[in-house]
Amino acid sequence: MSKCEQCIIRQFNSLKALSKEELIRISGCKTSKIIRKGEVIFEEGETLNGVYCVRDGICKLTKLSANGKDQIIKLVVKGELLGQRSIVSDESANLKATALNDMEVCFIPKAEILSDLKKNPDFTLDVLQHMAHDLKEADDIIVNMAQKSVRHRLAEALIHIHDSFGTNPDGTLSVILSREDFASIVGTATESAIRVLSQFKKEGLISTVGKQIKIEDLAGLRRVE
Amino acid sequence: MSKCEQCIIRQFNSLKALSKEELIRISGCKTSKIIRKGEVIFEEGETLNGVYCVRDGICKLTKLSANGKDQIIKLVVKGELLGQRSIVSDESANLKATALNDMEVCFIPKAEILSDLKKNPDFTLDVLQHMAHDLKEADDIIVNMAQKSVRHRLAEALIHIHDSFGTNPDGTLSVILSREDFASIVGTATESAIRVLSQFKKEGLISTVGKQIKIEDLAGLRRVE
DNA sequence: AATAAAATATGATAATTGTCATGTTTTAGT
DNA sequence: ACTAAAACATGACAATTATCATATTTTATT
Repeated sequence: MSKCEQCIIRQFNSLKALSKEELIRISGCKTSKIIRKGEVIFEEGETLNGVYCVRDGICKLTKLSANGKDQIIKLVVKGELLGQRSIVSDESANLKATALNDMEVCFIPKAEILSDLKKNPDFTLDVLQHMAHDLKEADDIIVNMAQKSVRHRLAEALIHIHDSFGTNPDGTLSVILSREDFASIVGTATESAIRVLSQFKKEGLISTVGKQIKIEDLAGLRRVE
Repeated sequence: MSKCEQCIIRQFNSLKALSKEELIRISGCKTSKIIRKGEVIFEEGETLNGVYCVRDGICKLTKLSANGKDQIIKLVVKGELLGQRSIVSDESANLKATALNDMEVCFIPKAEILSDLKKNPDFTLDVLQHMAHDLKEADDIIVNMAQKSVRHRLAEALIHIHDSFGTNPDGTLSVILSREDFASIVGTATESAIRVLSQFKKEGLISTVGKQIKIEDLAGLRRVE
């Protein structure tokens, strides 16, 4: 099993604020897991006994709404931590985490994280800063949901995925989502998401090969309202 | 000027985690302000030089959307802190704060808060827990915006105001908002909010006298979909 | 390779919500 | 108390989005 103190992934999250001693201690009690595409890492309402450090792969965080549909709140990629909010608040998970492709994650027990939160202010402050960033993003999403059209939101979702998660060598988006997932990000019916993507295709803003999506006219997408 | 170490308001926010010495230090450099109804405490994009502790009154946190409408993200009442997110992230304010009635706030300079964040892990952890709570609420709002009807959201907004901010002796909601503000919470056109409130009135779910709103049938409101 | 199941696609139609117009009521300022 | 401005209210209509039905294509499984 790989060692935390030698793992470069931690540079991307709050674990970078831990001392070498703290990392070695965590290294001793963490466990690695392979999670297959489609598998659930944790359910909404589940009590989490630790946090997950995403070493590879992508997952979606969703919340079940009253009408039975899942709403995607956030996509989490390599480098980020999963489940800090629940650990910090000492509450059950507010969101469900599902792998979008094969993932490799490290599970760090709750007690270890809590002990560092109490003893290492640098670590706590770093977690706080990440949480502040997430909160800002969430506030922005609220405004978008409330005030922008489905077409506008879907355009922005494509741009966000492009900018944040990048593209393959052939220019296609590296994150592959079903039409249902797109609908769930945008907060609309699957048929509506499909329709808008078809429109974007007709208008030359994107091209698709199966689930692969390539942005053909980024400036045009940005102009969508 | 009143002293922080004797102020009971701090029991409701993260300042309760500070030591007596820290409170005395903060007390020495804080300033009190009276803010009149309608006045802006800070603008979106403004650089904040500290946080505000709300001693009395209520304000709204809004964000301007692309279409020029303000979206209310959160109502902040007596006891809560304003502006921590910006201070923690060292970014300009993401939201605008506007007084909904006359307010009394204490301004605590950024340097004081930052110094405590670096030195007092209890304080940092408490701020972190509040932020985690805000994040959970924001995630819930995203789902509501995406999946529920205007009618449903407005019913829930009324219930939320009722449960969180309470009622006057005569049963009317103690937070008084314009129809425009209701529209801005729910994320809809002012006319739509007015229409739905009128419907609620016809259905006997609420009664109104001017801007005063009284919930007549809480169970019925909860059943709204 | 054949088949079943799931995902994608599109049309028709209904429901929801936004916009514009216009009138009434309330509030604020002299 | 008077007047102007703002807030509230409602109708008519348009635009957006959801729902249902039904193909078609893709994917998974045997």
